[in-house]
Amino acid sequence: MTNVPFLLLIEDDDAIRTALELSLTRQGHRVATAASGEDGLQMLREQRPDLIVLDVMLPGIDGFEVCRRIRRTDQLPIILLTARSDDIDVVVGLESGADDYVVKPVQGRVLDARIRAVLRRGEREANDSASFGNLVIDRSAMTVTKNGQDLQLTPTELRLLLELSRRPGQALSRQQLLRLVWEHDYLGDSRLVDACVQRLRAKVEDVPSSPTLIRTVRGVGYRLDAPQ
Amino acid sequence: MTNVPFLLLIEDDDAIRTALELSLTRQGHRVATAASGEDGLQMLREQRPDLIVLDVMLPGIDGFEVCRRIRRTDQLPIILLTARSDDIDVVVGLESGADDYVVKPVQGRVLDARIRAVLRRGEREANDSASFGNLVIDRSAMTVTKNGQDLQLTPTELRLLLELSRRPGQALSRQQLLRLVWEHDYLGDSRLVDACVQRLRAKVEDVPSSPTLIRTVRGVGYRLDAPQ
DNA sequence: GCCCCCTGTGACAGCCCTGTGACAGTCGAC
DNA sequence: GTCGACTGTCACAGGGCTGTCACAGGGGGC
Repeated sequence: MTNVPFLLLIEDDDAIRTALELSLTRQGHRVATAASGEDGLQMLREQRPDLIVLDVMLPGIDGFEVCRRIRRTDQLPIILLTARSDDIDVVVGLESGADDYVVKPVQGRVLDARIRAVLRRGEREANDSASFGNLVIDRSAMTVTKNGQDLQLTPTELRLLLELSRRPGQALSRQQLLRLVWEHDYLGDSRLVDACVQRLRAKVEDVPSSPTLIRTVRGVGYRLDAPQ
Repeated sequence: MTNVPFLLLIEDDDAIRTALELSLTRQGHRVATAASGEDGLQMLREQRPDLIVLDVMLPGIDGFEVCRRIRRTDQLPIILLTARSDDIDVVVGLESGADDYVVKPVQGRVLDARIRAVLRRGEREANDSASFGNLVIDRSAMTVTKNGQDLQLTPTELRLLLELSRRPGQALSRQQLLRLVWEHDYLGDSRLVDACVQRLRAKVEDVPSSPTLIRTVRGVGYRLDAPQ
């Protein structure tokens, strides 16, 4: 998914389909539509959307069944859309493999928010990493690579880098870092933070003596910059 | 999480909290509870649940704010729970980083279904086989082969390897492993996880003293790497 | 009921991390 | 330019973390 999510909307009612298509397009999505489950499955194969919005009440094979068939081969997010609001339907819908279940009538903004929430979830899982210059931080593997090569960071160095990378471009005081990384409250007149930053720089920076990633903010603390 | 998801329920109303805790426990979850946002954030740090069910109307910092604070550091799924059903709240809730938004009163089965739908995303399909280097794990046969030869793993070793292999490349803490494999909550100062990893390495690794598959993540736990 | 294998525990060793204090170097204000 | 405050750097000693092992209890198979 680039920036513009590409959705496939499967809905048989012309009026609702047109209205939703318009609304979703306005919210900034690209939308393809299908009027039946069969057409929908066909378009799924041809167009590879990022997400499917699927009406439950369809002529021919119904939404639950479409959902199950998609799940046999595909893991892409599915949002079920329905007029019924029986709780049992919600359960059946979610158990047939849907990621979310929205009851009509639904406001465009709400559907949009749910779409973004589902997509966000996928992105978080796919790619919980951040890059700064030639540095890549993989938060789930807990590894840091520089130019593709693994860096051997110690636990404290790693925690420090993680905390800095969560707030890129933001200056953090020694106090704050002490709390975040060391879970101490009081920093006396200690070179603790500085020493750790130095060790981290030695591994992370190209030229540790003139750092370009972990910058000193005089009188305050440190800041992680992304070049440009 | 194999069988038993571990949830943290944050809800200030005693009656609702107790009812939901009971209902979720009946559905097969393990549940920890907190009565305020502050307590919840504290318990999150201590207990590392798999998912959070979070009431919006809380005394002190409200659910939206709790959600945003969690998202600053954590990626775990969050389901917001609320009595209001205004659409705008749904939008605000989802935009503050929640994965789903459920309106009270909610039936236990529905909440359960939504919890499972949210958790399902993070899981891999359990019924195929996976290979790591010269190791092949057949999940349906529950066998592990190395260079085509069957390995005799004990039940605990097998569970440990299965849990690791469901999240390849992801660092798992001793806490998490303890929950996933042993279904314990508290790891004292025990070498339990390490001892089991050692036994598993002895069977799985070519050179157990310098492992290439089950890597140690210092200060955290372990990670199963696929070479390349 | 017996036996064997699995499993959790505690102890211990070794390595490497880490906090500290001293000193040098640098920056900015005046 | 000078001075003071702030930061970089380093070596070292203590200790935290992990690997390893032996052992005893328990559970399952026969």
